[in-house]
Order: sequence, then structure tokens, then C-alpha cells
Amino acid sequence: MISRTGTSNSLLAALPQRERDDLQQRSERVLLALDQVIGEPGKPIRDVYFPMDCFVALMAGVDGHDALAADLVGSEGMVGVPLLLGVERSPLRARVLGAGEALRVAAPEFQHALLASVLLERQFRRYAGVRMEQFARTAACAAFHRVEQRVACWLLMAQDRAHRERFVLTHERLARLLGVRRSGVSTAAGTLQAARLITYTRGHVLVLDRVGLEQAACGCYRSARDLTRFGIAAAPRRDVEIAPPRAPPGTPSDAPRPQLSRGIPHRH
Amino acid sequence: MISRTGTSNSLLAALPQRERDDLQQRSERVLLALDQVIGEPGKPIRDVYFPMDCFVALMAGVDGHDALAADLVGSEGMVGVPLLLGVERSPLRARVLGAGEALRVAAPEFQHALLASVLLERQFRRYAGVRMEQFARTAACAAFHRVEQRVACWLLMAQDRAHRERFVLTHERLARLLGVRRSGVSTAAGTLQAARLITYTRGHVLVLDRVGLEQAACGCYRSARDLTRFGIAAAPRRDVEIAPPRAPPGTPSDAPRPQLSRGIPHRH
DNA sequence: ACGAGTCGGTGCGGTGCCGTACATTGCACC
DNA sequence: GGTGCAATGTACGGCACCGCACCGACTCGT
Repeated sequence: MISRTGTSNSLLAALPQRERDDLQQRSERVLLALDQVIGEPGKPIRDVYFPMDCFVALMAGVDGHDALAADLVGSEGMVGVPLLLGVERSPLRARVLGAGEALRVAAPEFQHALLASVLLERQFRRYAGVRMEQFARTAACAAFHRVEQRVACWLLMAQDRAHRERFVLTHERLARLLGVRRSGVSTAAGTLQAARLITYTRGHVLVLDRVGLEQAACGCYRSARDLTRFGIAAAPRRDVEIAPPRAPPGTPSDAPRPQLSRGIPHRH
Repeated sequence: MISRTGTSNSLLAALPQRERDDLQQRSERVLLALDQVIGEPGKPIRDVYFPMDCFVALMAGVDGHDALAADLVGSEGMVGVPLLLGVERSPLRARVLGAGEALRVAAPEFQHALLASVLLERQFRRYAGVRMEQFARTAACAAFHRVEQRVACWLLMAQDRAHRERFVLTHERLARLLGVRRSGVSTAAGTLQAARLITYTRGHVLVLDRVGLEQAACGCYRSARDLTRFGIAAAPRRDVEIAPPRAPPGTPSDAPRPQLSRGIPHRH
């Protein structure tokens, strides 16, 4: 999980040599700065991004504000999925949450690449399906799970995408992701810190006990992680029916897990 | 809106003659009963459905329960979008919320049809993009808007899909859509009823004042409706760049709207 | 006509989070 | 080594919604 895969993008890495090379030739390496916005709701999608060691929050908005993050995109994914689906305007705001490098491909170039290779198109399309499921999960998670669980969940997701044991994410920013108060995050983070699961100092997060943190998080983290793996895996060939490994038998995706702070009952 | 479009599906109706006929030949008319489940999370998608005068709730689950509805599908859409994206298992539970007729197409038939026509594939793919945006919106709505607003919102969405002035939807079922208590819906519905916007009698909803109900709803309703229209509209040809009419200039998608019950401030 | 079951109106104590505000603490930059 | 700001810890009243429960009202089947 923390294994530093080098500066590469899994979605690209899963492509056949030819497709990968083709796309990389059309791309350029760019440095994305913290808080940089690389997608505005309602505006045309100019470029597609493949994060390498940065990660990006996809913010859903209501009433003119960014309300909450629908998903995080790191080196396991891409920014600009709507283009895959023939939607040329971004529905969400894409804001860089962890600075770093990404491959940028201009929208027309990307569309040409899609037309040039069915394999590439199929692989990316399946990623779109994964993203969609993730959106639905986020909706349920935001509506049902306690702030503390969600803080744990998103810290884990952020860490996976930062590829580092320690990374940068202030309470303020995390609060905006979750759509809650900053002080709510502070309290939750304080509890996690008291439980020796993390250390939080001025935006610098250090995960001390990953397993414990996973237990403090809602099941959404594990589900999301499994889903991500499925999204990266090479798409099965159309003529051979392979059951995707979504739910390995005997592995209930939501196993019962202990509560951290006072046994808060789950809404059902 | 209430115009009874007859028993047809807009997504199919927007297709060119040839594609529509082809798909209809592969389909069969079926009657979907209230509460019938036509998609189980984690299970293979056997069939794709094009509702005609029925509508279906797509339920996202957490912790093994259905948590909340991510979207409603009526004659403007289809059930089985993941197949479009190369995902062969349903991420959500699809439960019939309004009984009626639908066209059913077996998954392999549908996939063949997709391969047979780029036009058809493009049209449906864009619908997938719309659905995705809707998921994100639902997430934000569920997290931020008051139950009363959401009740109004979902009543409107349900009515659009029922194509009738009056339709059937109990508090209990609506509560499950929103992921709230049944009594919470009762209270909210009571307020709407007191304001002469609706009449609610044992599951039979009659909308008295549609405009008023829209004002009582959160902006999500209008956004979702506009989005739906965009989803139905014929996809622009690839070689001609046509800006999709997502946000007509001078039409802020979330205009300020009056509060119904005591001026509840919006979280921002 | 009557009983059973569904539906919805209502109440009550509990609580998680909101909005707001203020004090503290590191870190960066003088 | 002080100054300034960003980041965090903490507190407090308010409230929307929770879980639970009860009861009346309407519908339907026999």
C-alpha cells in the first residue's frame, strides 16, 4: 500500500505497451500545485490528467458551493472521466489536494487515442464504471457514517494516493472534503491521535497504526480500496467471460468492526 | 412534464430509426411489479431495462443495508448502465418504485447492439455520464439539504417519472430512498400538505402546486431535471463541436429560493 | 360488518453536528 | 528572538434528526 511505485500511473501501467506508448507520446509531464484547480464545473474539459505522485479531489457542489468530495484521484486513476463518456464539460471541480507530478493529455489528443485503440477505450471505460460506483458509495457514506469514521476513511484514502507514510493535509482541507466543520475534524483527529493511530502536526499527517486506523474507519475504505484494485486490473476480453474479482467468496466486504470512541450505533 | 408521453422510453426515442428498431427487436415488453428487484449489488447484470411507465430506484448500500437512493430511473433512462462501461456486475440494488411496463433486453443482446452501432453506443454512453453527475449531486444533496427539501425534491422527481398528476409512494418507501426515518418524512410531508402543495393519503400523492413544490425543494431538483434533458438529447456528432446546453448564460443553476418552513439556513 | 394490516400523525428523550467564537501553538520570515 | 499567520484545540448553545413508541384512521379481505 505504502509501496512507492515510483512516479507512474497505474491506469497507464495496466495498458498494453503500444497503447501506453502512444498515449505517453501525446502527453506532457506537469507539476500540479496544491489547491490548483484543474477542472471547473460547467466548463469544458481541456485536458485529461494522469496523476503520478499527486492526488486530486473531485468536489461536488450544491447551491454554488463546493459541498463535499465525491472521490479522490491519485496514481490509480485519471481526471477527466466525462470525456470518456462523451460529456465535454466537467460536472465537478477538480482541486489538487496533494502537489506533485501528473501526465497531462490535451482533450482532443485523448479522444484521438480513444478512437485509435479499442483496448485503451475499454480499459478506461471500465475505470469510469468504477468511479461511478465510488460516487454512489460516497453518497451513502456521507449520509450515514460519523465524522470520526469518515476522517479515518479519507485519511487512509489520501495516504494510499500520497504513497507516503506521512503526507500533508490540514484539518481545514479535510473538513471541506467531508463537508463538515473544521473543528469537527479537529475533534475527530484528536481522538484518533489519542488512540495512537495517527500523529497530526500542522497539516503533517503521520499514520502510526494503519490497521487500527482501518478499524476506526467505516467499511467504505475497504470497499473503495477493493474497488480501486478492480478498476486498475486489466479489463477482461469481451469474448472470454471472466468473472471480475469484486467479492472474493468468504470475504464479506463489510465485516463487523469495532467502534473507536464510545460505541456509537450505526444507523441502519 | 406531466404530459403523458404514451408508453415509450425517451432514451430509445432519441435513437435513429435503425438503431431503435434493432434494439426493440431484441427486447421484450415486461411488467415490473412494485418492489421487484431487477438488480442486486455484486450480482451479474442479466438484463437491461428501459422503463416506459414504471420507475426504478437505484439504491446504494453501506454495511449490508440499502442506505439511500442514488438516482431514480424512469422512461427518460435505463437500468443497467454498468454494462455500458464494461462492468458486468451491478454495483447497486435496482428496486421498482412505481409498477408498470418496461422493455427488457438480455445483457448479451444489449452488448451486441452496442457493438453493432457506434451511434447507439455513443448515445448511451453519454447517458452514463449524466447518471454519474447525478450520483455526485445526490451525495451532496443528501449530506446538506434538509429532509423537507429533499422530500419535495424526490416527490417531484418521482412525479416526473410517473407521468401522472397523482401517483403512489408511501412515506415508508420515500424514507428509505432518502435514508431517513419514516416519521421524518411524515412530518415533512405534513408541512408540505399544510402549505397546500401536495395531498398525501395512504401512499397516494397528489401534487397541487407544482411551482410551489419546486420552490420548497432544493435546487437539486432543477439541476437534475436540466441534466436529464441533456441526457436525453441526441449526442452531438464527434466531428462537429457543439457546446452542450448545460448552463445557458444568465441562468445560474442554483438561483436563490425561498424557504418553506421557518427560514432554515443552508449549510455552506 | 368486522378484524387485520397498512399507513401516517405525533410525541419524547437523546445526540451528533452546526455555527460561532476564542485561546493556544508552531512555523516562517523577518 | 520577536512578529504574524496559519493550524489546531476547545467551548457552548441550538437544532435537525435519531430511535422508539403509540395510536388513530383508512383499506381490504372474508
